This record gives sequence, C-alpha cells and structure tokens, in this order.
Amino acid sequence: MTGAGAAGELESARVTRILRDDIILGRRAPGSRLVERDIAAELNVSRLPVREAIRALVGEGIVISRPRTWAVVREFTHRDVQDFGEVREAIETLIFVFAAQRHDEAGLARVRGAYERERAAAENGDVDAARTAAAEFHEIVADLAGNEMLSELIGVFVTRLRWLFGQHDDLSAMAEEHRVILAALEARDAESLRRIIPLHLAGGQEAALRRLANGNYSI
Amino acid sequence: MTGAGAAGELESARVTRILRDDIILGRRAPGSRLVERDIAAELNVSRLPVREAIRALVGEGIVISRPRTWAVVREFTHRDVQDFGEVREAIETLIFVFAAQRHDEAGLARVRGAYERERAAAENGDVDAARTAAAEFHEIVADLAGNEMLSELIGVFVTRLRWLFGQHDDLSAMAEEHRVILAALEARDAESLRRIIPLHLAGGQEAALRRLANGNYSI
DNA sequence: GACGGCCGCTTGGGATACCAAAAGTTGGGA
DNA sequence: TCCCAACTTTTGGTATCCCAAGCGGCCGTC
Repeated sequence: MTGAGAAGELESARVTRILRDDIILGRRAPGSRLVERDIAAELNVSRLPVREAIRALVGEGIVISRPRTWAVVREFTHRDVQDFGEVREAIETLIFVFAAQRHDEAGLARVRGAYERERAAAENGDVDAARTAAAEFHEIVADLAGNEMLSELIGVFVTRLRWLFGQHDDLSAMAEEHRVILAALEARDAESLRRIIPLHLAGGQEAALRRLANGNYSI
Repeated sequence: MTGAGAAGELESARVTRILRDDIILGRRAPGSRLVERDIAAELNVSRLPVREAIRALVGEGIVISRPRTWAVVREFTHRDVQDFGEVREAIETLIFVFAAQRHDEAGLARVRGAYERERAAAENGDVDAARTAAAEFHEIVADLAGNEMLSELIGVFVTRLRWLFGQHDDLSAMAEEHRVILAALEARDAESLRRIIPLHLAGGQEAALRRLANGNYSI
C-alpha cells in the first residue's frame, strides 16, 4: 500500500508506515493498546520515533491517545461511519466537479490509465490490483481538481478512507461505475457528476457498515 | 483565543499554544525560522516539547517543515487563499445545511446567544469581543450539524481559518449577515442558506486577499 | 457477594547528553 | 562571476534517568 520505503526514509516515517499497515491490515485490532516501549523494542528503535508515529496516526484519525496512558487503535461506531460518509460525499463531489471544470488532456489521460488498469484487473479477478487502481483513480482526479487545500484535506482523511471504504467486493461493478464517471468527467458534465458520485459512494458505504456489523472495526 | 492554560497542562501543549499565538498575532513572521534549540531555550523547556509543538503546528497547516532542516512559519500565496476559500465555502455550507436540518431548541438558543453578544460588541465598537463572538457563532453551528467527522475536519482547518479569515473590519455588517443566517437557520431554510453562506464568506475572503496583497502573510 | 478505597505497577511526558547525517553557509579559486 | 569544498548549523535518533498520572488488582467493609 505504501511501497517498500525510500532509502533515506526517516525512522519515524518507517515506524508510522509499519503501524499504519498493521492497523489497516488488521494485525492490530481496534481497541488494542499501542505501548511506546513495547513497539520500540519490537522494531528496534528508541521511543522517540514511536512517539512521533503514534502522533501521526492520531492525526490520521486511526489512533486515539489520551495523555499519560497508552494509545489505542481507534474503534469506529456505526455512527462514525455514517458521519464519515456524509463528509466524504461532500468532499468527493467537490473534487469531481472541480476536476470536470479544470482538467486538461494530460490529466485525463492519467485517469483513463487508472481506469484501464482497474478494468483489466477486475477482468482477471486480481482483487488487490483492482482496489489499488480504483484508489489511484480517485487520487488522480483529486489532483485534477487543482486545489492544494483540497489535497491537504484529503491527506487527513485518506487513511481512514482506505481502511473503511477501500475494500470493494464487486470489482466489475466498481469498474463500470468508474467508466460512467470518467465519461462525465471527459464531457465536463458537472451536473451528472453531482448525481452520480453520491450513488457511487453509497455502495462502499453500505459495504463498510456491513463489515462493521460483522465486528471488523470494533472489538 | 486559547485561554490561560489549564493547571495540569502538558508542556508540549503549552509550547504549541505559545507558538500558535506568536504566529497568528504576527510576532513570528511568515517565512521566519523555528529553531528547536532556540525556542527550547527561550521557553525553558527541553527540545522534546518543542518538537511536538512544531509537529502539531505542521498538522494545523501554519508551519512548514522539511526533514533535517529548520521549520518555517508558512507563507500563504494568493492562490492558497483562493483554494482555501473554495474548500471553506463547501464545508461551511455543508455545516449550515446540516445544522438547519438537525438543530434543536437548546442549540438554537446558544446560537442566538452568540449572535446577541456579537451585535452588542459591534454596537460598542469592541473589535476583539465581536470577532470572538462571530467565531463562536460558527463553532456552535458546527456543533449543531451533529457530525463528529465534520468537527474533526474543522479542527484541522480552524487555526488557518482564524489566521486568514478571522479579522473582519465591518463589525455591524458582519453581525447583520449573521442575523439573516440565524433567521434562515431557525426556519430550517436550507435552500436560502446554500445561497447566503457563500456570499457571507466572500467578504472575509476579499479582506484576506487584501491583507495578503499588503504583505501580511508572506515575506 | 457487591462495592469502594488504597496501593503498587505501568506508562507516557519530560530532561539531559551525545552522535551521525544532511542541509545550509561561506569563502576561495578557476 | 560562478562553482566547489570546507565549515557550521540543525535536526533525527539513541540511551538513560526521573516523575507524576493513570490503571488495575487487592482487600476490607457493608
């Protein structure tokens, strides 16, 4: 999900990446403790990089920390997922509308590339590749929106986004929806996008709520 | 703006508050260096709380930090303010529409209270009190929107919001706009709010761009 | 047996000292 | 004037130590 890690990568960034992946991939369950000393020992680093990593993950909204006690992996409630869905809908709609107004041919080509990769992966049943390409589809469009602050905003939410909403089941349905969205984007049809995007996101929302009911994000 | 500081306040929180106020009040200019050792010596703390404070302010978007070199107070460009304004418009509109749909009588009373305080302060020409009440007006409405994620989102942006857009000049015009907004809120008139809020924010946006042109947010 | 308070253990917050690596600065030479 | 190399500054990280605040189990009481 985040690559192998650059050569000159900071220790704190490495630790952040490891803990983030542990959480998203379920190796650290929601509600489980994150004890600085223990993690430092596990990863053979001092407490400092661990502290910074935990702070970073608090910022990404997937860890909860209260002063002078251990931090815990965040547990999401039904309500949290609903609230998050509302916010997500507003932001994504904004992104796609802006992208429809401002995209250029080069950017559009990048979106098409992501779509083609997603479609091919869906056909071959390659789940991971399809999900990755789908995530890239949204990332590239966010780029095309041409608004730095919007990108910063997404940066705050993207980890939660992947954790909660990134695991689609019906790959070809998702690819088909992206095809329709891509067409509206090419036609600069903002009105259609305002209608389509909420529908598109509703699917992932339902899947997230289903997984939540099965106890995937809370203990 | 942030109060006197609780008794059991963490050092890192204290340092964060001091640096934040220094920046917002202009005592540390955009582009100026934030050197850990120097700040630690100034405030009689070790480098640790200073490091955490700088990280926190990076998270709040008012400090820029690159690896292995000093952090600097962020300089906002004309473009940044425009981008920020677009995002702000979308989020605030969402907040007011949700608040219109979901408010209860108790919450409405709190909004009315903030409005009354703002109007009184504006009449008396008390600039600080009027600005504080105006900020509270928006905070309370955000509460009424009843969406935790939205509140988290605002938390990320609120410092920038106050820095860039918090300094209104025409106090009574601002209070009057809040009166109209309050009325629409009471009537649960979401459609009017979708029209009014962008206009309301446009004023602060222009003021921010004017101050930017006069060199208040960049060196 | 349930409840509540006390006490010891755990844990994070902070201080201090030191080191390595990378970035920034400066001055001299082509 | 421009560029490179030496020097300086600064952060990122390690290793220890200490303290105070939470947490949780134990024990006595009702």
